Parts: sequence; structure tokens; C-alpha cells
Amino acid sequence: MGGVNAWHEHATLSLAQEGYRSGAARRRVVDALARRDCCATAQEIADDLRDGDRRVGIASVYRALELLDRLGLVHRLDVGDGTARYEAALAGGEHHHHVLCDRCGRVEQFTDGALERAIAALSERLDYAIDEHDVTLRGACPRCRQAVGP
Amino acid sequence: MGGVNAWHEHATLSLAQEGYRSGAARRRVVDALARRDCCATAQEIADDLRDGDRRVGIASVYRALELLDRLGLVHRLDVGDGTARYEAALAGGEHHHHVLCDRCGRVEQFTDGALERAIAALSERLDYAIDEHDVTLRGACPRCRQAVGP
DNA sequence: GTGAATGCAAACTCTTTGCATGACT
DNA sequence: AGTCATGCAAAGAGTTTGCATTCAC
Repeated sequence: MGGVNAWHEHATLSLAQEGYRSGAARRRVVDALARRDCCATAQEIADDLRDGDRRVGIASVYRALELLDRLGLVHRLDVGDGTARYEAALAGGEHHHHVLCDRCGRVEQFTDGALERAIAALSERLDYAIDEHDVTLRGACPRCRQAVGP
Repeated sequence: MGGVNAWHEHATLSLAQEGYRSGAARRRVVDALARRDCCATAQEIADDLRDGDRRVGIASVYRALELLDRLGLVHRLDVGDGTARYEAALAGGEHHHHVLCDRCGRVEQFTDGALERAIAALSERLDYAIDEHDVTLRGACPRCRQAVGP
């Protein structure tokens, strides 16, 4: 728990240690990511940061996200709708995967130990030096399932 | 084996049965997909089909792929580079997943029974009615691994 | 004061759509 | 012959880049 707040601190510290200056845009993008518990698109983050007349340019959001991704502080993921999503990368390899409702487009997260173990074992037998993995499940979410049936 | 040739026949038949006319563009896209053993982008397929002066418009490639995807004859996948890839969807749920080299961009396939079992078990316990899943691994491929080290 | 960070707008890439022409049944 | 499929070109959507201004150090 409290991983998200810890992430905020970790991200801020990492940026400073890498010699990046603390501008308003990037700071607010980090804030927005820390508040979220799951992934968000660049546009969602930009919208989230609109506060009256104050707004962060979408280009700055993309630039901040690209930097954070390069430093390993966020994960970029693509659920197949042509729009990238980003989320805080918790330290210690702690991570989750995603379920996408193929009817309403909702994205949720899940974790599964057996899945992680299967992927770890699998990674051993491939010739690749695996350092990342994504799993995306697709199906009707409880709400849509009820509305139309399986 | 010979699943790919079987797929060609299956796809052609399905399209006819659904009442779609057999135009040159779509027929050639099906040919190209049947020849491939792994995923390809729309552009790669279009390039593959350039034969001297004969060429298939990129719009027709996209239209064919979209139709095939809608009929469940191809799978669309996104490895995170912002470009969709497509591959023949073999009948009987037989499928594979992908490893992406994060240095040279090469994409290869793999299959893993334990992984499939873990996903099946996991699907049972989620509230979603899961009907699809993708797994993408990322890491240095053997060639890049040798060139720079792990 | 210097150089990085930001915002705007233009450029770019991938994908989709409109429409006239050509092809299949 | 009638209608669907195709190709071209233009439109869209998401993302990146150029450049002048502002801000952090």
C-alpha cells in the first residue's frame, strides 16, 4: 500500500538526480499519474490537469511521458485501440496486467501469481533476454455481460 | 501442419459464404497472409503485393484486414510501436504469442502450454467473460544480445 | 544570465472515409 | 445490369517536432 505516494516521491527524486529541471508541466503530469490507480491516455492526463485557465499543453504531456518511460518510471501500454496508455511503474518489479472490455472499452487491472510464474519459466527457455512482458485479456465486463449476455 | 494452407481455404470459403465478392485486392491480401508465418503490418503486406506495375492500394489492404478481423479470420495485434499487425487466425483456437526485440524491433512467435493454462485458470476467477488474450514479451533477441551483451 | 522546459502550431505517421471507376456475379 | 470492390486522394486521429517565450537554477 501507499505505493503510489512512494512512486511520486521516487519519480520526483529520480528526475532531479538525473539533472532534469522541475517545470510545472512535468511536475503536474507526475502528480496526475500518482493519483491514478490504473493507466491513462495522454489526452486523459491533459484533461485531468485542466484547472480553469491553467492547462498543460498536450505536447508537454507527451514529452513528460516519454521521458518518464525512458527512465523506467512509467509503463506504456497499448490495448489495441490505437491510443497509448501510461501508468506509474512501481518499484521492485511489482506490477499488474489489464483486462479490456471489448464492448464498452473499460480497462481494469489484475494480478496473478501463477501467470507470473508461467511467464518467468517461459522466459528462461527462450533465446531472448526477456526483461518485460504485457498480458491483455479481452471480454465482456460484468456490466456489459449483464446487459447483453455472454 | 499445413495449417496455413488450410487457413487460406477456410478464409476464402468463409468470405464467399458470407456473400462477399471475390475481388483481386482482398484475394491477394489473403494470399499474402497465408504465405506469412507470423504477423505483418498493413504496409508490409502492401509492399509484399507489389509486383512490378501491379499494386494493391493501401486502403484496400486496410479494408480487407478490417473485414477479415471482423469475421475472426485474422488477429490484430499491437506490440507497442503504434502500428497494427495482423496474422492469420488458425481455426480451433490454436494460437501463439509474440516476443519483440526491444533493440532491433524483430517480432517472433512462441507457444507455451503452462502459460495458456495459467490464463485459462485466471479467466475463470475474473468477473469478465474472457474470450481473447494477448501476451507480449520484450527483450534482446539472440543477435542483439550477442552484439551488445545482456 | 544561461540553458532547459513549456506551449503553440505545424508536420508526420498510421488509418479511415468519400467518391468515381472498374470488376464480379 | 446492378452492385460490390477497388484505388486514389482527402480527411482524421494520435503523436512528434520546430521555434519563440518563460522559467528554473
